Amino acid sequence: MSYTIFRTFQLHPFLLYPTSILKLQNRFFHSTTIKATQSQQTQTQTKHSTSTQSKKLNNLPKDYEPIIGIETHVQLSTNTKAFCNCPYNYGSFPNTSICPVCMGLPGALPVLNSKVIEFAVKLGLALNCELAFDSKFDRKQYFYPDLPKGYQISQFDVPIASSGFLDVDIPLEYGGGHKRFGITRVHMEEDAGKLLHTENGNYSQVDLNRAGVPLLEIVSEPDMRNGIEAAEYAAELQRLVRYLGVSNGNMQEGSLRCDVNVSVRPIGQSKFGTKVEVKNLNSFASMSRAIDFEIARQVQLHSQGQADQIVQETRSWEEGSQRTITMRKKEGLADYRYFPEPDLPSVILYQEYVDGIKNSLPELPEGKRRRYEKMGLGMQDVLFLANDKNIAEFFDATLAKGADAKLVANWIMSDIAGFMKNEKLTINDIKLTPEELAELIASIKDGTISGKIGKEILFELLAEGGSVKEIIEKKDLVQITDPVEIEKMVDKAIADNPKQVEQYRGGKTKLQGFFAGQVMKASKGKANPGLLNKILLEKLNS
RNA sequence: UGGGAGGUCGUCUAACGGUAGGACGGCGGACUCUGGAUCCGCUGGUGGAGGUUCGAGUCCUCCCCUCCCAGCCA
Repeated sequence: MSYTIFRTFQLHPFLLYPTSILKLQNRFFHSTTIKATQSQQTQTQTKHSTSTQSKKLNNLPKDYEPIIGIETHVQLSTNTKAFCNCPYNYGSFPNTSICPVCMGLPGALPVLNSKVIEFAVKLGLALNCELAFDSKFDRKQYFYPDLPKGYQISQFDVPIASSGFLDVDIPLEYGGGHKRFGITRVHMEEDAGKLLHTENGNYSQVDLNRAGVPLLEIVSEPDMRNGIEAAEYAAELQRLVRYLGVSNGNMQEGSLRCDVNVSVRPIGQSKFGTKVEVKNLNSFASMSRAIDFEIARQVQLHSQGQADQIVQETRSWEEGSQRTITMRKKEGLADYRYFPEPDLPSVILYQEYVDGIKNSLPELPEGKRRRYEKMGLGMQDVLFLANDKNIAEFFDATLAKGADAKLVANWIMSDIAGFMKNEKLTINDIKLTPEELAELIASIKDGTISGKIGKEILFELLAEGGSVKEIIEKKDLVQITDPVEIEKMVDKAIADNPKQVEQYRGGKTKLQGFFAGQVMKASKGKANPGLLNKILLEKLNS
């Protein structure tokens, strides 16, 4: 595990482990980070084609290039807070989950929750980052009523992970395509409390339950070009943290919060335009809309020769009016007076610890998507299955029982999904097991039952459980494949409905469905549809 | 915008996954006929794109539209 101790112990972790297993990297400072960012910028911009498009952007002048970067805060689902043992549960009564440490009382000392390191390493690895084997915490000083200590414990010049990337498949309806977005850095920090404003606005109250909750901040490279790409990036990040189990990723509870930086520059210009930060994004949809609004606003100012009115500021997305408004102008470069946190020791990782985590990582969304794609599934199927970890696992488990990928996908996406939607259940709640689904598919394949009967059985399995074989036996559902028997029923259907026969022979061939339905009714759905229709056609056309 | 409900002839309303019917309207006709009466006939529809199925209005995904309620929090 990671090795963290108090400075007061007067022990340096280096002394405890041979230096050969320690690796130092990524010791670059903030200013150099920015330079690196800019040089990578031009590469990624030209690499990505403009396959995704937003409607709102279609009417704008085409000679401007938007540049979007995203900062995401993810609340970690640890049992306790980052530096004390208070639990955190969203929605609990204000100030019921606090202690001297997270209240910032004088003399209270933080103790790092090692899960925070574990989760940070997990996410860092999943984002294909380079890890800093020797990093540290820093204090970021600022005053705000929700920050009782007067500073936030964060990481400044040595983030725990940096220089990674995230792969995203854009859904077909948004233009499709595969994109890779750069990750600048991932660092650990703590959340602040929450201010509760009274209705009349006369005063505000502070809830410190959230203070000290561990956060990972993920900063992307400015690789996105429109709202859709940004929203897809954020959605993929949400999938990732859920797959990893490091956060519930719930945007409405604030477990996943995104701020976006938008700038626009004339195409061909190498210098970035003035960057505007947009906050207050409650959903992926609003994120997409906010960005497209902001791009349009800036392009318009540019094309009207009013580029100087784009100033470095923080704007707020207004759901009601669907636009951004100025929240605060950048007050110079806020001087946070970062300095190393003296109450916490360095964070030293060693290779075995990292390897242990690396080996325990689950298969990630991107891996699943590529694997499903190789099986021959279309992108719509791939995304449906891989977007939800539980569905993907159910799918994989069914495949493990030997079922055909496309058939399993079809069953899950149509009838099983329909049942879950109706009953408001997740795939973990249904009584159907992957084993029985595989059995069901096999029974149809070997001809024991028809697909139609398969559907009937499926709904019983979903609601009641049980096994395919039991149900077939109990309800006598083996399909009828005897041509003679089917022929008899077809003859009867034809004899009973002379009027329809006449219509059919007069050209209303759609009535084939009517006759098929009659035979199905007579056979209680057990007639083999293929055979039935073949015989039916022969009879009707003779 | 968010939450909820919904979308089948021009309108209203049906169709265990098995022939898209009915009513009103409109058009045409009949009734020995001045008609706001009656009868007959005709007209005309599953919002869009994919998917599942032997077969889809009905099941799945996305989009569009309508109605109701609510509406701006660091």
